[in-house]
Amino acid sequence: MEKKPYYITTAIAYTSGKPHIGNSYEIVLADSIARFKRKEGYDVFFQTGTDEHGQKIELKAAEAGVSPKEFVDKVAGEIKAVCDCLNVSYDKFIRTTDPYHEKQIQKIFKRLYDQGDIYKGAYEGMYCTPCESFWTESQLKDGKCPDCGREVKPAKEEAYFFRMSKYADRLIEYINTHPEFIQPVSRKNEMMNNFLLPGLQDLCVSRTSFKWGIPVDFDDKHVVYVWLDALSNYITGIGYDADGNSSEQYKKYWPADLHLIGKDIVRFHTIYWPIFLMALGEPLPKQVFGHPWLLAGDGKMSKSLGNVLYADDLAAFFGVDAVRYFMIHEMPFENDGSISWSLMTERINTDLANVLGNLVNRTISMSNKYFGGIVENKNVTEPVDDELKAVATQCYGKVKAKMDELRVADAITEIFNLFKRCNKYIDETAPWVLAKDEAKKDRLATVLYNLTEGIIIGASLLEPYLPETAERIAAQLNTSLREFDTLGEFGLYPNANKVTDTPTPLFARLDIKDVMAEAERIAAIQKADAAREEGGSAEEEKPKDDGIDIEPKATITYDDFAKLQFQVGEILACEEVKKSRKLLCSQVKVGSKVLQIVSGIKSQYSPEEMVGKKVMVLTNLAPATLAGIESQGMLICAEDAEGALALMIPENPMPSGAEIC
RNA sequence: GGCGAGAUAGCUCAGUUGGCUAGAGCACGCGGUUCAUACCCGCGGUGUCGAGGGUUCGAAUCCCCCUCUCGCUACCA
Repeated sequence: MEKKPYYITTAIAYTSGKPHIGNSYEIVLADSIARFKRKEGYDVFFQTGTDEHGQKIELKAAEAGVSPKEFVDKVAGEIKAVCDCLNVSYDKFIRTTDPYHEKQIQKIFKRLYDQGDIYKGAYEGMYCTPCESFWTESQLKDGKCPDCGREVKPAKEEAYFFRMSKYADRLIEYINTHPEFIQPVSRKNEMMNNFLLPGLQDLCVSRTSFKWGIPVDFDDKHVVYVWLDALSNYITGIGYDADGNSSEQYKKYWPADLHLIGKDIVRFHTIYWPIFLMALGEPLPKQVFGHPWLLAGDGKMSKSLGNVLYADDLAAFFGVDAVRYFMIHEMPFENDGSISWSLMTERINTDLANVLGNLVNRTISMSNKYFGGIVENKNVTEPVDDELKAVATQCYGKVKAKMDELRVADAITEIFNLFKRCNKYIDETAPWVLAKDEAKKDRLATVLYNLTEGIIIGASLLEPYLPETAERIAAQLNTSLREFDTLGEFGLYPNANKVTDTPTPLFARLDIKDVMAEAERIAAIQKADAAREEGGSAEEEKPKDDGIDIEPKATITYDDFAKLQFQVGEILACEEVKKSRKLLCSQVKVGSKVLQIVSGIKSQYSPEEMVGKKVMVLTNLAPATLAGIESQGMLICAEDAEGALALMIPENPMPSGAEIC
């Protein structure tokens, strides 16, 4: 019988730098699903890869003093190495700089243009001249450039647009009639409420502000919008052709069964991607799962703090399967999980060393001690055996049910429930007591046979998640891992088979002190790296105030300066501006007047601490409306490179209204 | 500000359409056991089920209101 195809993808990783552990979670999750489906008998195709275009990469490459291609070659190599070190069984690793992909993107763009879905228009937005960047209203920080904080002005730029609105109704219909399409369901609601139901805007699908992208072949000022480029990897990677000459492979695997992605890019995969496909006349993927994130337990990861967790460091220290286990187990379906050196230690000791490793070890030890390693079913059963057999034979069904819902963490928990039941069975049957009574020798043999059988069933189920461990267990039991369709049967372990006479622990118990020493060692390396990259010296522990340089402005005359009226103002009252995340609205007494001033300083100051301060105010600034509230001046602040703010306050007490000149 | 989700044991969370003394895992304490990696097994919770009000014979579960937390909020990959 022909195997049913199953096509699974991860998001392709953006090649702006080496991925940390949070970015590696997805690939392990996908790998577990892919391996599971293979064992279920599907003809699986598992694709991952790298997304290599865009302005950010152009900038990073320039900073590093290399060409964009050299830059992405290096990073793509690092990303592939991380996949490989995590034992990921991908069938295809696509790069968006692969020539066949680039060629297809140009063809797709041309075709969509020819059929009228893409049209040439003008992109209107707020433009920051020094940064050469367009921003949307919502991206602006207090009406200013979010990068440099300077004024932006409305501007127009020629651009190609995609007529999203044309397909919106069809997409809404599809989502409503396919409730499983977007997982988890909460994400579906967000997409519907925020984008689809209020009305979809057309999407700008080309850029002229940078060069590192796939050129539009009929208008080479433009490069193709990176998302159109990136999303299409799912079809170009398996041989899609925009002219209708798609490969057999494409016909077999498309539409994809599952796009596994992070929750941050759900919008692109559940709105833009389906609409691009509709425009191309291709079927839509069956399911998109926006998984949560694996976050570092102790706050933001940063190289200068030395707390960035990388999969390869962790795998080198804990072992590949320990890292895989942690990632799979610790990540719930909908909420973010957390990871740290100490959490990993706890999980490894509790589950892998104590429950699983010790179970295998004690079972094999007993077979060796009592029967010279021979495991033989003497069929001396007792009622207590039934429950163990039931748990073992029903385990696959439970695991499958969880996997079908993409609840991978719950699936692996089901397998560990079987191992826990085995440990309990040892306690119930007390083999060491049976061993003292020669008359109970056959019962003892049966008990050890049942245990061995339970373990190999569990190990077979574990294979998609912890492939190396599963194999090691099978090797120590001197048998092979089972196919899933045999796991409903109990008693397939070859009778009178001999297990290894030298059982070795699968996972060593870890001492938290050793683990923290390793964490320190890696932190030191990272800090040194970070310091070198910054061009500073590695010994420098405290950040030194070297000063920061900012873009110089044109020289002004004294007359220019004299136009500005600065005065001391006293904050009488201050409240948050409800409609905004960053604004505070202050009532500022300047002499006998009170000015209402809105400032973007909520991140730094609470309304309470503002009251009573005497601050520097620009009082003759034309009134402006911010977040619907009139602002009649500006509170003057210093700002550092990280955007931290400090109000300017007179050195000595000054009356409100005093001129600053 | 808009839309949505949530607030249950020290921690992470389950709790179906309202119904028996509100549960699980981890951590912690005690007991058992010794085959095993000081491991495994068992036992142990008087929790204001975020606050207040309401509907009901009965509410963690439904309604109202308040407080707090989190997610999304369009052309950044």
